[in-house]
Amino acid sequence: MSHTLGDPAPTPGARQAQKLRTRQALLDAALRLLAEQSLSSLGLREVTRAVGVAPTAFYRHFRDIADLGVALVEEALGSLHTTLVATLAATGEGDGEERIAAAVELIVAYVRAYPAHARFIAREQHGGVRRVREAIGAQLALFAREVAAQFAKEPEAVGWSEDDLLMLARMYVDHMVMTASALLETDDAGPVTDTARRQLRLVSLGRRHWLDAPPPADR
Amino acid sequence: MSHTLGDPAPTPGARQAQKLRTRQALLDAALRLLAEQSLSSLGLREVTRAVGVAPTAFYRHFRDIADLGVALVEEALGSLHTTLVATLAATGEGDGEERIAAAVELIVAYVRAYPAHARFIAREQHGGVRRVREAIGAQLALFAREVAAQFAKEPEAVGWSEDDLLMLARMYVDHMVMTASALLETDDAGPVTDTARRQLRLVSLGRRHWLDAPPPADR
DNA sequence: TGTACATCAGTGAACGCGCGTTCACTGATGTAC
DNA sequence: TGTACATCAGTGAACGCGCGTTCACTGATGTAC
Repeated sequence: MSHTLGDPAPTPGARQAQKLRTRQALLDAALRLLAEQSLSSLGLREVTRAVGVAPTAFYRHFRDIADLGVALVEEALGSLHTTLVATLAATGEGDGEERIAAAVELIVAYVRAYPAHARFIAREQHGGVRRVREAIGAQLALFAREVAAQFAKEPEAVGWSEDDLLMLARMYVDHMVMTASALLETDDAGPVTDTARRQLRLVSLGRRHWLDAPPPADR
Repeated sequence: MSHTLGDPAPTPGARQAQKLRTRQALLDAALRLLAEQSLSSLGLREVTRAVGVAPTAFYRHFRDIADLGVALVEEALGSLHTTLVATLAATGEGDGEERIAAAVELIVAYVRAYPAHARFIAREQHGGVRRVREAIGAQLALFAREVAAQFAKEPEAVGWSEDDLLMLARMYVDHMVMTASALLETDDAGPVTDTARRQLRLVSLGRRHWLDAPPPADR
């Protein structure tokens, strides 16, 4: 035992570091190539060629392309998750219009900072690779639960059922993904952010009047 | 001239009919294969093999797979368009809750009747083939304009700007696609339709109170 | 109606190419003492 | 510190396979007269 007692990673040396660098290079190259195609048509050789390593090196890092896809989901939604949690906490006290602006700013900033990640998520959310679709679905469901939990803490949530809060939260999360996709398809972010803001305002208004009239008795 | 004067299709004979049958068989086979993959990984030989014709026969009908994809968009959204127009006209006089039920019924029925078409649209809306993405985008934008035009005729639309009506209509159209996708991922349509209904109710409430408070003066 | 010719949907062989995966390997990094 | 051995990230040749596209073709359908 030459390493620090209790260290969970016994080989954090140059070899490990180099391996991680190659792995990251594979992820970066794949993401770049996915700007113009779907994951289900991305080739293993295509990725390794872009990085400049032998095709067989791929297997040292991923079992197959679907496996790499799942890693990309974690990378893409991990960073968004951090920002989302921070934004939720920071705007807990703001009024409706402030929070709408913050939510739209969050997604605009994310798309601007990580366009390839955003495109990947929008594309593969309904894409042809089941494991990746499921990974994205699970992450977005988690986001929705967290947003719902934040809502539950607020005074506006009094009288709301847990199920209705989750429904509302899913609306926000799905709208976020839709806005990201719309931003990627346009050169001028202006109209898209404007529409997104008005749509969120519409939902906020609905939220404020949700308890005015009870749900219909029929069915 | 042996055919009727003014007939725009001079050869509606057996040859033409057979050609159309082969074309349809190619579209059907492609749609079936697309249940498990994306268009950008679908092979021309894969499709012809499923139909039972030589690979080269493909070129008698489509220039390439993207071309076939565009034809699938027309097939998938053409039938939905017809139903949508009919539903819009039929429920023009209904109250809010009736129209919500009708809209959700429309999409549930569509997904049940044409699951493969619905999956294709949801998947390729943000997929890796530009021409197909654009074809879907154009069709959905058209749907939104038609829904907005219907809204404009109704008394609730007094005081609404054209832009706000379009924003509202896009919300409905996008929600429709999202619901279709959610239905495809589940065995039990119950919870999904329930959530969809509540989300539409939320939007309806927002719509009813849209003019209560003017948009914020800042920015 | 019958005949001679034109059209064209579908064929089948051939091509060069890139694919995913296997395998035994190399040589730098890490470990034991 | 120095040495002998173990580990393992990345290599490169080889494989069989299916791909998209080309080409000259065949034979049923359509057209002209």
